[in-house]
Amino acid sequence: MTRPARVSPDRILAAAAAEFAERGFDGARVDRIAARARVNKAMLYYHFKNKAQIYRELLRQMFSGAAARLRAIHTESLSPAEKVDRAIAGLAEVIGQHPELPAIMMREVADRGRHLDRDALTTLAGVPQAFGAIVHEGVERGAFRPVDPVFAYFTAIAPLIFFLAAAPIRKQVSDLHLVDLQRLTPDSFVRHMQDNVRRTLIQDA
Amino acid sequence: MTRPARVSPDRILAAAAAEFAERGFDGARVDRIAARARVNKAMLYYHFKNKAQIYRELLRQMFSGAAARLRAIHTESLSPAEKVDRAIAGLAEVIGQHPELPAIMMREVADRGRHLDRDALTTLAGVPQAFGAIVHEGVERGAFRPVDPVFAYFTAIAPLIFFLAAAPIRKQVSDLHLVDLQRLTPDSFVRHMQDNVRRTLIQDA
DNA sequence: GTCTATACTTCGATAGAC
DNA sequence: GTCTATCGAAGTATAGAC
Repeated sequence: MTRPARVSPDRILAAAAAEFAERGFDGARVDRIAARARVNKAMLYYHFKNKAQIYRELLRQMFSGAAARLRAIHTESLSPAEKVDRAIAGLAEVIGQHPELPAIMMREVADRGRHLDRDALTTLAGVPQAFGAIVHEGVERGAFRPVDPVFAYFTAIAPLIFFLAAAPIRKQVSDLHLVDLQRLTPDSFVRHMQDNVRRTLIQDA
Repeated sequence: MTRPARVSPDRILAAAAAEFAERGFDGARVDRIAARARVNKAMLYYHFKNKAQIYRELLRQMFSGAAARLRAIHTESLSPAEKVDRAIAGLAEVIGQHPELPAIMMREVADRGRHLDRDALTTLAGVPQAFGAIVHEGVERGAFRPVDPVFAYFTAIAPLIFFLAAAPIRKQVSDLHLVDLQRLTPDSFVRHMQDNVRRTLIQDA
């Protein structure tokens, strides 16, 4: 009836997600991760080799989850347009459960994958691959215009990531009374993107 | 006939752009900025108060340039659709001249504007404002569907920033032979985005 | 598994000569 | 304006007791 040994590592990873999202790899402090996880720093080094290993493990988990979600949608028996709709909503849901994902993803792209090993990089690549597969199928079937699946990925997903990651800085700007941006909710943006992506992908009659 | 005093600060800012783009604010090293600018580190502190001031000055210059470009396009006598076309191409050109911009922008969004003061934040906000003004005009005139200008900004600009910032990590992935991504050029992506944005904005007949 | 204390390193910033 | 030398703070990681 002892607590499972996994508790510590999981709490550390959750704390690391918040810290890495807010500060990035170089800005993240091992002391803060430990404090957020309410474990001793030595405990943290007992479970993980170093900061980089925590980071890679976190990204592997995050992005394999996102990619799995997209692959599951691809498996369902839906029209290509419905799959793309659900892919966008599904990704937004994954982000709802892991609010740290957009910031971490943007930082890692800017970092050129510097802190990733081959395994983590492969996992990361699974996300565009899974989304691209859905688009590819739509093009093959003649439901979509002949667009490049990777182009379509950036077109559909980048705004979502960017918009959600930008929530804090939008708040900063709103607080300076430069513009009012509070009306822009994640939900309405998801619907906007679903509508937009349909318009860009679907073959004219 | 002495060299203008501005040479040093400008070289420092150019070096800082590269360093901050590659490493982010926390990852950037003052020593490396000085080395890249081929100035002594003490010289760097003679011209700038500290690392944060270099950073803010750089971002002010970068983003005020980008916003000015968009405002200039807005001033021309063109149709809303043509203005949006040029806005996308114009931003891509600005990035061509400042390849560091996408990475820096993505990092700053993820950083929640932590290293910016009010002035720099206002300058940064000028970019979506200028793009939004073009879209707003199109909607007012009935040329565009009634979309939110800020939504339109994220939809049009995020993919561009993301795609261009992701060039290095795409190369990493290509080198691992996971997928071939070398065929995707910035120019073809710009055309893709121009086409897409027209499809999403223009009012059906 | 858990903690305290600390070794070791890196880095931002400055002092002070020229 | 330019340079060398260095201080002091911060931060990663580990040693070693319990």
